[in-house]
Amino acid sequence: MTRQARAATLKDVAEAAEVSISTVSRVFSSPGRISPETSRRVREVARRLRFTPNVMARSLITGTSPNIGLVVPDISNPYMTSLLKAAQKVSRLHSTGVFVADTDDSADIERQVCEQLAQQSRGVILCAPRMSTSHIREISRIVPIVLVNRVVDGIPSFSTDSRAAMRELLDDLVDQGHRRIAYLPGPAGSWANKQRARTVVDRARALGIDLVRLDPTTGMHADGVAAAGKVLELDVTAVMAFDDVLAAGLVEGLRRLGRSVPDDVSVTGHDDILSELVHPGLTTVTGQSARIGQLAVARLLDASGSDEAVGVKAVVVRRSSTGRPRSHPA
Amino acid sequence: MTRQARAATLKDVAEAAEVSISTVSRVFSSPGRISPETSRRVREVARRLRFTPNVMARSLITGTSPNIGLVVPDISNPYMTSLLKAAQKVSRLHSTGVFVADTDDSADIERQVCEQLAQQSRGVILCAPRMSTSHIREISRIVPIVLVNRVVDGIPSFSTDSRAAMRELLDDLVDQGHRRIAYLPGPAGSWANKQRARTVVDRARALGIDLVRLDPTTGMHADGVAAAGKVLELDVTAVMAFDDVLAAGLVEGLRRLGRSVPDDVSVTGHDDILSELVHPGLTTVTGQSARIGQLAVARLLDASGSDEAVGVKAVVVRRSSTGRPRSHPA
DNA sequence: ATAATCTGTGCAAACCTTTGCCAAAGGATG
DNA sequence: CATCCTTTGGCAAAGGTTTGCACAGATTAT
Repeated sequence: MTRQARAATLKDVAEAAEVSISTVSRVFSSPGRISPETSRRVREVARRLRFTPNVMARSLITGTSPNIGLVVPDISNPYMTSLLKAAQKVSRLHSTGVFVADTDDSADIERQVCEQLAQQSRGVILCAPRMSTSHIREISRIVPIVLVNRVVDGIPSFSTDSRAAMRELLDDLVDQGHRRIAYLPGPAGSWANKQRARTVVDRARALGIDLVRLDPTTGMHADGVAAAGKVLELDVTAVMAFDDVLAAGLVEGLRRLGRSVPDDVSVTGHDDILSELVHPGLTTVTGQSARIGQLAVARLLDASGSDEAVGVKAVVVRRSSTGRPRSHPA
Repeated sequence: MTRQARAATLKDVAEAAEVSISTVSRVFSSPGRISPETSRRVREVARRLRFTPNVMARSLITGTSPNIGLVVPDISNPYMTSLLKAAQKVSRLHSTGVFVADTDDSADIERQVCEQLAQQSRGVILCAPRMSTSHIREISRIVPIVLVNRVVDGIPSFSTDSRAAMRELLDDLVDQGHRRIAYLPGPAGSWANKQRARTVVDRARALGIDLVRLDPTTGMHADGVAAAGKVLELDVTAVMAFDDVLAAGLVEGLRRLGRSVPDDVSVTGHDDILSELVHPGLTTVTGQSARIGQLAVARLLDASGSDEAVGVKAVVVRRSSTGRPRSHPA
């Protein structure tokens, strides 16, 4: 690792262009203020010297920084990957760097990481499904935050609003003849999990069908696999899973027990993120993670936005993991 | 987004503790220099005032920054996700932030992003399989870099060394009776792809069996699906894919054509990263991405490391996507 | 006793930028 | 010709930290 050459500073440019430091600074930061002629000359010199303004010095004096943070419980979840990718793309267009912090779902780490990021970021996109509301408020005092898939009063947020889509999914299943359906929950304390469970339970009650709630899981693929036995035991013909990861696990678990999807059991997911990898293709609901990533960055970069909670409508994607139950052939 | 309160500075602490600014600074940065008594008092005050040193100011004067960058062509590839997760974990232990930049495999963006990151990072972990060597050298003049899965003379790097493992995989296939095997390549210009192709071709020649090389792909799942037709046409009994993503695609493509794995065709992957999601479980080779992530961060954080290229040995993972060909029943 | 050495602390410069304020020059207006 | 305004550019302070140097007091050696 060779020592990098010292970068050119405003001073170097000023000397070479025979103007004062402030003039050079203004050429870049307040365009109208300097005559076209001077401006041209300065830019020319700056280019020749490969001058780029020192981010640290600028941040120090302006009190802001050209970065944002993304704090997530588990970056290996494809939903987050997709969100990150989109967030990063928008940020790049604004010459804004993106810090990523994976907290392994630990509240301590979340706090620690947010503090660390606070100084170097304009704000952080916080995805913390299980964190307590008070903890979130506390963090929002340290650094501006935008929440993802979580609604807290007075803090801007973007969430997938899949309520309508999940009702539609449930209606579909009922139309196909399913009368006894299970919900396979995600992580116990997760805000989104509560939302989804409630939506499904309410709809089932309205439709007058049986909906059984399986035991809470940690949201891992293995939990889905493990849930297969219980599913068969409960004698349901369809399972709506918290997300695609669990759904994929369940499909695998059922297969291991010699059952097939959708012939023996129909399975639905959430997020539409594993669609291409599993077989049969999952009937699911779009998670809109990319869109949410975009919006969150835009909100963070534009301080004038409101603090409201915006929901991004999910839509149903019908694939081949759902079908008529054996008891109701077409 | 409410305005954040002004953070306490060295000056605030110094006044409250009735010592000079430099004393406070030294309490934190050069421990031995200050008497235990003063040190204790200062720390006490600092804690009470919730003082945290201003990163920008510190970086400005020391000329280093507490961050590193990770530049990858596509963060949605699980190999990278896993590397990122590991890198991030190690970094956190060193209170080091991690910038992530997804370049969509564009050389322009790579360059741009590295320049942007240069000022705010101690160095960057660069994963750029297709970038030209000269371009890489150029970037290494702007900012210290560590390469991943790519070897360039004079630049430190960490790569999965799967040559022995891939030979073992091929030997396995031959032992099982396969005599005509295909290699499904990854992205055309990729350094790792060349390595793997060469390793397999050489070994096949040594063993005296047929090895046919399929057309280059872009490395997407869809390419794997699309390759299925060609595979059947070529009449091979086994396919070694560049990575798990392609392998999974191929399995899916074969299924769509009514063939089963491994009964009709055996398939192997690389990276061991999709193992749990696809069926049948992929016989593959560990990509060691987490290990490489760790090592790369450690190398970047410890300037005393050497510039050598280190290979991390991969190991074979036997699952159920390989087996005896129809023509050679057990 | 004095000189030499250590220890603990403070002063002030430096890092590089942004920006409020001021001055000079030139033009327009009366 | 005096006054005022506009345009352009410079000066210097500020932002929070690190660190070389100096200095005072205490401790040890001579």
